[in-house]
Amino acid sequence: MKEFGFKIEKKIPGRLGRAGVITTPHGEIKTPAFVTVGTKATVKALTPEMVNSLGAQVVLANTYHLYLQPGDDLVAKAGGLHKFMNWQGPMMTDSGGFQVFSLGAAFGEGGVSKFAKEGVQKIEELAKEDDVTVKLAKIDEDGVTFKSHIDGSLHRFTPERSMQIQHNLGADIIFAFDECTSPSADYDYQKQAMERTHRWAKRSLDEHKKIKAGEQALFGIVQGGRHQDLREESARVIGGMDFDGFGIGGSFDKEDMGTAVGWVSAILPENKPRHLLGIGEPEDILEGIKNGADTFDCVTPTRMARNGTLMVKGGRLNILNAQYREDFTPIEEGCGCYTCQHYTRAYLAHLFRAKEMLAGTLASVHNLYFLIHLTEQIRQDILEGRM
RNA sequence: GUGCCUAUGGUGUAGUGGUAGCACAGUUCCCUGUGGAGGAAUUAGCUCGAGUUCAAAUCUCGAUAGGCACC
Repeated sequence: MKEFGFKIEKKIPGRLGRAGVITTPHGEIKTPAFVTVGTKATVKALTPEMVNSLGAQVVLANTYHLYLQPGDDLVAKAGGLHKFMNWQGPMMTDSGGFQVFSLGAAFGEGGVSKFAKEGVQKIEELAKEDDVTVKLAKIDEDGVTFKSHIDGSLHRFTPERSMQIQHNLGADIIFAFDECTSPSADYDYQKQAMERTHRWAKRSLDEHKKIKAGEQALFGIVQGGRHQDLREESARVIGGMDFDGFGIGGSFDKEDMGTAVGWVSAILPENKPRHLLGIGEPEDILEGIKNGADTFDCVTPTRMARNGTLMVKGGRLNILNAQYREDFTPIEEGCGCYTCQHYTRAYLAHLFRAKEMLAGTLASVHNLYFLIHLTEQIRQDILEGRM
């Protein structure tokens, strides 16, 4: 079985970005690469064969969801995630840390996302003092207590627990347990949370080494919100630990997410891969790559696909708009995806209106192909000196 | 032919005297480590006419159109 590794093939002159290859026990990931999200050990609406044939190299599943259902022990009994879900390529698992945010500070706040926006400045108090009876998650120094969104039962994650669960799941790349803070949290909270995430990183690493099963690589996660000094401090602390690679998490300002990624990339060890967590708008991917991120995962392409929004070169296309009902052209002229090769906008519009399951499937194929190939194109541009 | 019943947005319905509500469809928007094959906004209506009343989708009469029953 191959060891985990990362090799830089070519750098963007004068920038932090690069093209490279990550080696995992289940194959290579040519970077920059978009990581397809398969939260519950399935890329929604697609079979692994489809995921593979549209060009995906790697799939990310989620610790929180699989721990709750069907349980990490069961996945271990099944022989691990790869076998269980029939995905033979590289896999990642999220640490469950993001749910600390989505079940905690962001719970019930429809307008709150990782990105700072106008008019959502009211929840920092709740983030500090949230009660598991109100929100679904409560954070303390040792870990997080949360309620299952499935049946309301009470559970607890700690860095050690997250490592144990992720080892049971058996992905090639796993992440340290962290806290993704709300963009509306103030500086003091960001700092406290970041420092706690650093302590959790150390504990994650210790537990990971103690378990020492298989060939799993562990990535530490840099936090620090939108503040340059915190981001840089986090990069120094996390970058100084013995991780196999790094995740860049948390919240950003929409306008200069790239800048924030740059602060961090400049400090993290150059010879280890950097994963930008949860980022997936085409422009953000480009900015992330320029600023040193190697891999990206995001629910956007698959979620938007299921809701009728298709990604095209000019932006987005809402296939439910009336103008597409009798449009017998492909989603995008010249697109090489299976959907564009065989179906028209009118057909997709019909499937969505009729609420047919194939709608989500064909749209997911297109959006994933779009984003994966966009990222691949940037890789080629780097390798061939066009960037 | 006679009697009875029914008539509310595109569709299906709620509303028995005082702002016509809901669902679906329609239209548009949103989604960044999936609590999401989800969510939000919005367009559009009392069959027609006369009467009673301060006030009618609502009560009365007539017309029209359906349905049922009987001859």
